[in-house]
Parts: sequence; C-alpha cells; structure tokens
Amino acid sequence: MTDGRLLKGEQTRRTILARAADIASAEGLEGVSIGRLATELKISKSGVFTHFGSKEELQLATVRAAAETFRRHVVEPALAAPEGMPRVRALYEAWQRYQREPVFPGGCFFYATVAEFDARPGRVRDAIAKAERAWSDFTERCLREARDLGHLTPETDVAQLAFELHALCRAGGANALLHDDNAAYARSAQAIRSRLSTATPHP
Amino acid sequence: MTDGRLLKGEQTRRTILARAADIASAEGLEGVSIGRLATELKISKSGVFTHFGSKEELQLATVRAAAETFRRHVVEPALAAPEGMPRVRALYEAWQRYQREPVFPGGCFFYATVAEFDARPGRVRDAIAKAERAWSDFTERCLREARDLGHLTPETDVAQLAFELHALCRAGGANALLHDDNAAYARSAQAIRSRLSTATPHP
DNA sequence: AAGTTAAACGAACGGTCGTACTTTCTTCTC
DNA sequence: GAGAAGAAAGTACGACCGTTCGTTTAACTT
Repeated sequence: MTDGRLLKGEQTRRTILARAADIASAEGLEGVSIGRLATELKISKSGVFTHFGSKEELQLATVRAAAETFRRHVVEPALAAPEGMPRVRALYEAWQRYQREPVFPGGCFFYATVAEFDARPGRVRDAIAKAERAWSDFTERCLREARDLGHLTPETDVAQLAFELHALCRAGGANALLHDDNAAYARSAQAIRSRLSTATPHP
Repeated sequence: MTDGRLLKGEQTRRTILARAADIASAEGLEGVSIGRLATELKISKSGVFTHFGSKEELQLATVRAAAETFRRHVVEPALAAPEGMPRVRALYEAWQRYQREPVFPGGCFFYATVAEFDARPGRVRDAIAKAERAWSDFTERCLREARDLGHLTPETDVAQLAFELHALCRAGGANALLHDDNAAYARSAQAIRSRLSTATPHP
C-alpha cells in the first residue's frame, strides 16, 4: 500500500462518488439516494452507507469529488498555458469543453447543485459555495495576471469581468440542455470573446 | 359565480399552488411533496391530492402559477412603459426587483427549476422550457422594437443580446443567494447597463 | 498460510412518499 | 330549503427513504 494501488474500499468509494456526481449533475444532490446507488452499482445498501455514515456526508463527499473532477478538466489545462491572455483563453475554452463533452451527463455539476442549495443553509451549501469561491478566485487571479502583463486594459475591473464571464459561460450550458440547442454554446463562446475584447488594449 | 368571488375549491387550489411555488423556488419542484403541503397548510393529504390527481399535474400547475406570478411582476410593468429603450430598461429593472424583493423566498422560481429539470426529459421540463421560451421571446421583441426605433444600433443581434442579458440577470440573483452577498445584484445591474450601452448609437 | 482487519451483506426499523378508495361535510343551484 | 355537486377528510396500500444491527466474506498483513 506504499505503491499506487488502491485498497478495495477506496476503489469502491470512488466508484460510488463518481456515480453520485453523475446523478447529481442531472437530478440534483437530493436525487442521489443510497438505495439507488446500491441498485445501480450492484452493491448492498448498507455497503454503500458504511462508506459515509450519513446522507449528508455522502453529499459532502460528492461535492468534493466533483470539485476534483472540475479541477482536473478545467483548472489544469489552464495552468498548462502561459500566463496572461493565453491562459485566460485556455481557461474559458476548457470550461466550455467541460460543459459539453460531457464530463457529467447532466451538464455542469455545480450549475445544478448551486441552484439546488443556494437557498438552503447548511454544510452542503457551504461546501458548494466554497468550491465556487475557489473557482472564481482562480479566474480572477488569471485575469489579474493578464491585466498586469498589459494584455487587458489597466482600468479593467477584474472581479466584475470574472462575474460576467462566469454568467455567460454557465448560461450557455444551461440553455443548450434545456432547449436541446447546441447554438447556445456558440452564443456563449461569442459573448465571452466579445466581452474579453472590450477589455483588450488598442483594438 | 358571475361576480369576482371565488369558489371555495378554486381558493384552496390557489393557496396550495402559491405555497408550492414558494417551496419550489427554494428547494426545487421535487422538494414539493403532497404530504408537506398538507401539513403546512393544515389540510388533509387527500384534500391536497384531489385538486391535481397526480404529482406531475401538481408540478405542472405549479409551473403555470409561477409563470403567471412572473408575468405579473415583470412583464406587466414593462408593458406599462413606452416602447423602445424605456421599455427595455423597465423590463430589466422589474426583473431585478422581482429577484430580490423577494417575490419567491428562494429567489427566481425559474432559475431553480430550470437547473433541476434541464437534463430530465418529460412534461415538466417541457412546461418550464416553454415558459422560458415565452419569456425570451418577449425580451427579444422588446429589444427588436428598440432597435427598430433607432434606440439600438441597426447591427444589433437581438437574440444574442437577449441571451447575454438573460445570463447576466440570472447570475446576479444566484450569486447573491449563494454567497449572501447583495453586491452581486449591483454587479448584475452594472453589467446589464454597460452591455446595453455597447449596443446604443453614437456614444 | 494464518491471523487480523476491513468491506460488504441481508434483514429490519420507523418514516414519508404518491396514490386509491370510501365516507362525511360544505357549498352552490334551483 | 331540498337536492345535486363539489371539496375535504379519513384510511389504507405498497414502494422507497435513511439508518442500525449482527453476520459473513473478502482482502491485506506478516
């Protein structure tokens, strides 16, 4: 167990969480039931339960697992690009790719769960909010770097810009799913492109 | 019954639907259960059930009721303003007011339910999608009028603009709720203002 | 290969879910 | 005010919920 192999339990736990995140992206975290996971994964209900000890812990673990997936699909590709505008562009491209690929069958895990828990105080909401905050902190950092390198105009309000790009990106995925209309992705991409260009020096 | 008075049954039905929409805005349409409505409204479970005949019909009726509420709070105020930019501005102001008032305790009913059902085919999703479509058709109509009156530049892509404003407006409410941060409303308002100004002639 | 620990099982719990009945009471109509 | 129509109550159903328990099987350690 000093090498890379996984203990049996850890392996099962990951399987459960991956499925839980998939379900949650499409039907919300409340749609994830222990009995359902057990049936679909052909494990006993108690076998699923023991890994987490409570429904809430399962939900929290699912949020953490989804955040890790998000990081791998969006943050890492961005970090692979050079600082400044290239990284900013890589970031939003990766984000859009992640939404339509689809990494999660129900679109973005966080779009679904934010809407589900934003008005429901508790540990789950706090965990989701924390993941969201970490993500927007990261986008702001990338945009700030771009501004400091002169790739964006000095007056650029980074927080405001991050908010707007966030809104535009999320809306693309949501509209595409709701209306079965891939054109929404294009609209989203176009909006992000032109919003970024308004903050770009000497047009 | 030719006068304005309501039959007893219709009155109860409305009470149920109002509560159902309130719950759904905060916890989703699946969070609306017949037993819960019965307990909270001090009616018997069967008393609630009889009005709709099935859970799905209750959900569909809730969507219709919420759409009517939305229309009253957002569409009507906009129609009261003169065509062109005044109406466009009235529209987005009313929308933002509706989100924070709050008309629904969990923010926008449609933000919550779209995210819940966008990846779940069925009659409920279709009803939500239809309401959304009616709404964006209306915003596009208002923007088109403004363009035709010369209040927006002739090249304005109305559908694209509507998409972006929609995204920005929704994001304000969502962020404000998730992070308990009223500044999100201001960001949203600011984004809408500046996006509209980019489509406004001779700056 | 044996010994130990971790993982998964299976059955059962009290609750709540949506739905199906029949019965009782209100309310509207004439 | 009597009769018809409608609304609400009451009860019961099977299904699934999260959770607890004691037991059994599998995996890891040495």
